[in-house]
Amino acid sequence: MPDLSSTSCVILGMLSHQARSGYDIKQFVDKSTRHFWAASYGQIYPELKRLADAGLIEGEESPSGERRRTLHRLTAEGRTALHDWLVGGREPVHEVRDELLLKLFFADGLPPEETLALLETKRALHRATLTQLELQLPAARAARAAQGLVPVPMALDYGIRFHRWAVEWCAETAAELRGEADEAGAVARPLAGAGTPEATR
Amino acid sequence: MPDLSSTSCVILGMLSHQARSGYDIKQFVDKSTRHFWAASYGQIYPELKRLADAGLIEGEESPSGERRRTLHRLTAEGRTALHDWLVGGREPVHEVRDELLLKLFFADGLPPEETLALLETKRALHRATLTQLELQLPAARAARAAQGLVPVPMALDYGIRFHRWAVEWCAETAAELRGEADEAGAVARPLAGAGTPEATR
DNA sequence: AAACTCATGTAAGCTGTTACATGATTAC
DNA sequence: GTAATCATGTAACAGCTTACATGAGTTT
Repeated sequence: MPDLSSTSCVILGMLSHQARSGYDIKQFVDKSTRHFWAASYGQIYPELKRLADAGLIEGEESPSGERRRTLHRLTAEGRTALHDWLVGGREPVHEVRDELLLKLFFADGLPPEETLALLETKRALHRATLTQLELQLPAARAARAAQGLVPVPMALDYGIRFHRWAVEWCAETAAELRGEADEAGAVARPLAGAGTPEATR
Repeated sequence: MPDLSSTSCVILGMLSHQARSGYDIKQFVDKSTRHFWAASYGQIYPELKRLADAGLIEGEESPSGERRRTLHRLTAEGRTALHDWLVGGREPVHEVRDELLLKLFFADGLPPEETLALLETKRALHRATLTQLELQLPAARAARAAQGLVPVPMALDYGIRFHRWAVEWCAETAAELRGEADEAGAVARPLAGAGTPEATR
């Protein structure tokens, strides 16, 4: 079994609860994993073909009227492959591209108002994502409860708390910057790592 | 001026304080922006050529002995282009690929120990990154102080605090999971969005 | 003398997005 | 009837990584 890319594993995962069409998968990705793992049609359809060729999924024709539609489901091998990936120990992908953070990194020359504008933009973006994620909570919880699972959608919880944190970081950092602009003395918030001897767990 | 990719802007930014070789840029990216914007030689060298062709940077030969070496510096146009990007309002890139979060998303079928293992792996990775970032603090602060700037390297502060947060999230979520495994009753931590009416700012 | 770092570059390939083409069905 | 949604696909391209090639200088 050739090592599966993480993206093929998303597809396997998406099929682990129910049979779905390529279209369904895309819809579901967009309202669930998008913020930490996106996928486009350009990946999904070719990948479905590859997974079928590898025997990890199988398709069933399920047209509605004249409109064709293929529902894909996991085979036994597919379920094994998914499990292997889940518990498999290869170095997990962790990539971030955050252009606003990059701008903040280079913001030295900028007048404070411009830096504040960057912080405000970043804050607004995190705030918007947060709102979106919070809207997903009830449905996600219901879906889990329906399956008799403890209603803690971990990834969603992570997303909500993270963006909450990020919104606050932007606000605090902006406040600090404004404070410095006014009077160069009183420090509102100690710098990261300043007094903390080691915040380890 | 053809819209610059964020990656070409990293390079401009890297040259804004001092002239650097392609090699220098790579080194510096690796120990500074890597966690939110990486770059490889395969991007850097071709991009340096393109930026030079566009007149945004210029190179100066500065060999050490027989070993050739080109130091690149910003031209006036380059400095303008950098500034335009910094304050420019086009939709900023924000992409995340977090394989462990993806696994947690699909962890339903897994026995609790396996999920705990995933959480522990994620915790360890964030912890490692955190340690690395904390080591950078003194140098980063010194560099900023030397330029007469307020010693708050924002992007670094963000990184340190974020990974600190992530380490804690993993620990708390794991604790919660262990709690549920033991006795299905007392909830240690309220779920995200449970009691909080709107943690807006 | 071997191994490592400095230094520049390129080619192959993988991953992923965008944009388009096609056509049926449903909602307004 | 027309716009939106359902549904499948592909081709072109952009972006990035990996691996390699090359060679000089430095450290052990």
